[in-house]
Amino acid sequence: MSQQRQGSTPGDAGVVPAFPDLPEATIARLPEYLRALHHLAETGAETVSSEGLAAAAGVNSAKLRKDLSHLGSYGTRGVGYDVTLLIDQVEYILGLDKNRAVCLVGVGNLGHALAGYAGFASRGFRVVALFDADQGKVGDTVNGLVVRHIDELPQVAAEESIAIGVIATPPGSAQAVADVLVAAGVTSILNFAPGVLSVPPNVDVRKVDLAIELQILSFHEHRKASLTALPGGRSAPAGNQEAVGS
Amino acid sequence: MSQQRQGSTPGDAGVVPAFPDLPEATIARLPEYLRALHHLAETGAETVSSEGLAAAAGVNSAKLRKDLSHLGSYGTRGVGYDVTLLIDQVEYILGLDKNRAVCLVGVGNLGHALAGYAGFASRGFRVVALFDADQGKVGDTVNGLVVRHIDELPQVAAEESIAIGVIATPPGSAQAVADVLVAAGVTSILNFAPGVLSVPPNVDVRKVDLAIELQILSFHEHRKASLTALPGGRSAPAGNQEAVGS
DNA sequence: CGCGATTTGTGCACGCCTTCACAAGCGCCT
DNA sequence: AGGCGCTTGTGAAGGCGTGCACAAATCGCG
Ligand SMILES: NC(=O)c1ccc[n+]([C@@H]2O[C@H](COP(=O)([O-])OP(=O)(O)OC[C@H]3O[C@@H](n4cnc5c(N)ncnc54)[C@H](O)[C@@H]3O)[C@@H](O)[C@H]2O)c1
Ligand SMILES: NC(=O)c1ccc[n+]([C@@H]2O[C@H](COP(=O)([O-])OP(=O)(O)OC[C@H]3O[C@@H](n4cnc5c(N)ncnc54)[C@H](O)[C@@H]3O)[C@@H](O)[C@H]2O)c1
Repeated sequence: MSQQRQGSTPGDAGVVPAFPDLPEATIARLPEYLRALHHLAETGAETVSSEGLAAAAGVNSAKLRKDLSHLGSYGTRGVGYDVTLLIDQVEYILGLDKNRAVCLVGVGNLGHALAGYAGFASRGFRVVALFDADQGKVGDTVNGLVVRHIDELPQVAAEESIAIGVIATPPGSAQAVADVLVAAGVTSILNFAPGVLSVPPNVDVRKVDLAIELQILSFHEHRKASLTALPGGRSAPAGNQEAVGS
Repeated sequence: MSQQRQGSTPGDAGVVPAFPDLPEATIARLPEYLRALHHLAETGAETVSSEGLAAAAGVNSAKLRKDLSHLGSYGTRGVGYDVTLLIDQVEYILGLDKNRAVCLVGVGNLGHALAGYAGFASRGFRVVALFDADQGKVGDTVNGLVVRHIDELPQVAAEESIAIGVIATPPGSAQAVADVLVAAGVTSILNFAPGVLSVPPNVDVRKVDLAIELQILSFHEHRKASLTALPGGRSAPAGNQEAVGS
């Protein structure tokens, strides 16, 4: 099924297999597995069973095994998965061994928080530049980085080989910023501004919209309320996430 | 993620139509439709075609029609959808007519930004309380709200009928905070801390993990790079989102 | 009053994803 | 050496979501 060659035994030097094409749903879960794996590694575990890792990541164990099987056979039957080996594999697949350069546009309320977020660096990303259009903010230092004017973006992006851009500007400016990023060669965008961005097909956009998340929760509140209010009176369950804590 | 069905059909007249059980995928798109509808309403449009609304929301028109058909028939063939009517319907379904009370736990870097976010109020939510465990922060005023100690959460939650809680604490505290929220009667949680929360089945949890989003983008960067580098040399497209701008 | 243009609502087929269930493989213990 | 228990990897089935294509419905106009 997988057209890729799998390295035989650990110890095989950094030879990388052909790039497998993973299902999108699997890709979205790999980061969660990776986080759980790092946690396990810190506690000294050398191997994990699919059951254990699945619990730590909050998913079904069968799903986890199928996901991992897409990367190749990195488990040992009767034993489990080698934690360190699996971490390396997942990080390789996700391209995290490159320590990717990221730039942030819009150093306002939210941008300030993002610029100071330690979770970037610890998970394989380097924020290398901050941009804003407000001259009052240009020149400020945030978390050791100087805020530059957005007009400098193309030059800086080229110098630093920035492939990922984060948009934290007001919605009205988001499309314009996206256009600047795309023109500068950025091929991945994480957008915090509500609204739909229009970009060329070779550019990937992911959106984080806080209000949407809350509205989805609001819907479920509404649903739960209408259920308990109805004759049945059953407080019907609606499980969402469950797993063992640390 | 998860949810459950159970669409009882109360034949007797409630104040409102029977609560439809919508596909989870549809629910996730309704907020985007709503945002697009509000935008249209501001520009003075009275009706929209499925094609027009779909473009504004960045989705396929057939998908949009099917989504809306689940709420009932609120369109007019040959004409389109009445913008105002549809806004009311979607807002009702999402439970946004309740102006839901939200509390925020963890007034740090990120919490500060969230507390000052205007996008909450404008989309049907009221941040009514801020909590932190750090005595150095308790008493501070952020965006007109006083930061309270987390020990006061149960009392405040009851007084204000808080059903939705937002967690913006470090990962190590997230589960403990979730437990406090659940004990206080909160039944929906939006979690910004990486990791899996364990909650009772009647509590809904949604997670926003910035690093995961970046890692997914990183994967696609990796994939795109390996494609262009390989013999085939085909720069295969990988569209993600696309739609016309405003 | 009827007709054509337009747009909704949906039946249907297809593909992706999830989940079950189990054979194959591996290590350990006797 | 052999058997036994444990765990992976995967075939198969079922469910869900998507998108096409079209009949039904409505409006405007002659
Ligand atoms: N604050 C939050 O908690 C929060 C939460 C979710 C989403 N958002 C969204 O994130 C975005 C930013 O929110 P915020 O609260 O930080 O707003 P903000 O107004 O505090 O900051 C926006 C920043 O973007 C800069 N900017 C404006 N136009 C620009 C341009 N063309 N190029 C470069 N920089 C430009 C402004 O100078 C400002 O510094 C908004 O779209 C908002 O809806 C914010
Ligand atoms: N800053 C960001 O841009 C960002 C982005 C994505 C995710 N996150 C995540 O959001 C969370 C918060 O990030 P941050 O940068 O704001 O961290 P922070 O350290 O600046 O703030 C955390 C706050 O939580 C409070 N806190 C700690 N334990 C608590 C408890 N038990 N009860 C109540 N309050 C408690 C602390 O006093 C502090 O004020 C972290 O989990 C982080 O991984 C942050």
